[in-house]
Amino acid sequence: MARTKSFDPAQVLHQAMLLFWREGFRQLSMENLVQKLGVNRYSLYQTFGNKQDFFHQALMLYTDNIFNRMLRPLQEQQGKAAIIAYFRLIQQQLQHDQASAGCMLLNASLNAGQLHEESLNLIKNGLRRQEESLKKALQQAIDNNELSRPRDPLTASRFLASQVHAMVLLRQNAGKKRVHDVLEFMLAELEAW
Amino acid sequence: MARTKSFDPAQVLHQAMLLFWREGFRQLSMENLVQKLGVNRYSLYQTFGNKQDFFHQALMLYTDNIFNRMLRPLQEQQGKAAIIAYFRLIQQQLQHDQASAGCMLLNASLNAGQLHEESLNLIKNGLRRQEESLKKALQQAIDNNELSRPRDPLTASRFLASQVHAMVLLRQNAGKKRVHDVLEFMLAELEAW
DNA sequence: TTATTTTCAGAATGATCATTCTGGATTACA
DNA sequence: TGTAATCCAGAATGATCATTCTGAAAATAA
Repeated sequence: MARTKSFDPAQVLHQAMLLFWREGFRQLSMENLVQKLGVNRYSLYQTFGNKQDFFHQALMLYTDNIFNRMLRPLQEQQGKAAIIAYFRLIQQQLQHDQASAGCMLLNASLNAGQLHEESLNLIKNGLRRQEESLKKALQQAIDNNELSRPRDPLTASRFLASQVHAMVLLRQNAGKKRVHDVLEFMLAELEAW
Repeated sequence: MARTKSFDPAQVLHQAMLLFWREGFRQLSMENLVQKLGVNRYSLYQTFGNKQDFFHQALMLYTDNIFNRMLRPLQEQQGKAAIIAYFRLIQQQLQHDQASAGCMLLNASLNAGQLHEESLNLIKNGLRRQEESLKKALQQAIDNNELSRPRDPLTASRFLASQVHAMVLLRQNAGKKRVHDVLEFMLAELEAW
């Protein structure tokens, strides 16, 4: 009955996610998306809704595909080792070229004014999940007597989440080598916890 | 010979700095500036040049008035005490309502694409000054045997600068209390260095 | 093949934005 | 008091942006 789409929505969404990640919601115009995705303007609107909806879907894909996946060491390992494995994974990921765009969730949270509430909830939940995964691992570390001195797991988990954010932020301003060195330093501090 | 200006440029620039700080270069439109400053559009152009120039002057004012002033503890005190005093000052400043806008230099660095090179240099130099002030204090701390274990002053200063950035960033997303708690935690870590 | 549905390309719309123009109002000095 | 310079208000310009419209092309199912 109908003509078939000449593009694969999933694939296009993935490309769009990379673009939104790199450029940000406001900087990336629909004009630009049409050109870079090679998909017709109206088709984009029909397939993904308006720009905010489109961004939201890209953000969901990022959360599932990248952000949550990075949290795995915290869930699959235990205590201090889990935390260190998480930081090592971040160190490794930040060496990729793509990582110079930072974290899409964090970037979006800094430009919250432009997004609708659904997206804000997505961001808030993602960052909360990160913090709670860190807290759980910290609690295990405390229970197992892995820390050299007592620390409140809630505040410490917030502190550690901030550490991660600082590193991701640093990656947006500085080169890979500096990020690597500072993260190595941070890991040494963590080993001494 | 000539009619006098009906506004004080210095005072208007100060107001504009607060607005640019809070809203960012791109989000704050000239339309908005005209309204909120209560100064005629064309007068703004004649007095401050175009939007980029205007922002640049606001950024200079911020650097002199706020950013550099915050670095004083690092220059006026010595070693570990200087670093702790700097973090305490930041903790104190982050309790002000205005601080929810974060750091104007850091915000600008994350939206670098919109600014001209002069502004980028201003940002780069400011952040470099911060790092070097920290490095100097760290070197003193090492020379005075104030650290419990050896640390490379260059990497450590970059680490500490990242800590500050993380706290400022946290302040943009979280409430004052959380920032206070995390900074208190960070100071406890620093005491144990 | 034909009817029908969806796709697609490019133009059109309406909003917002930075910047400039115009013409009258205002003020300092001769 | 006159005049020349500068100010100011609002409209005008031209660019960019998100979104929608139009009409023709394409592809599937009968």
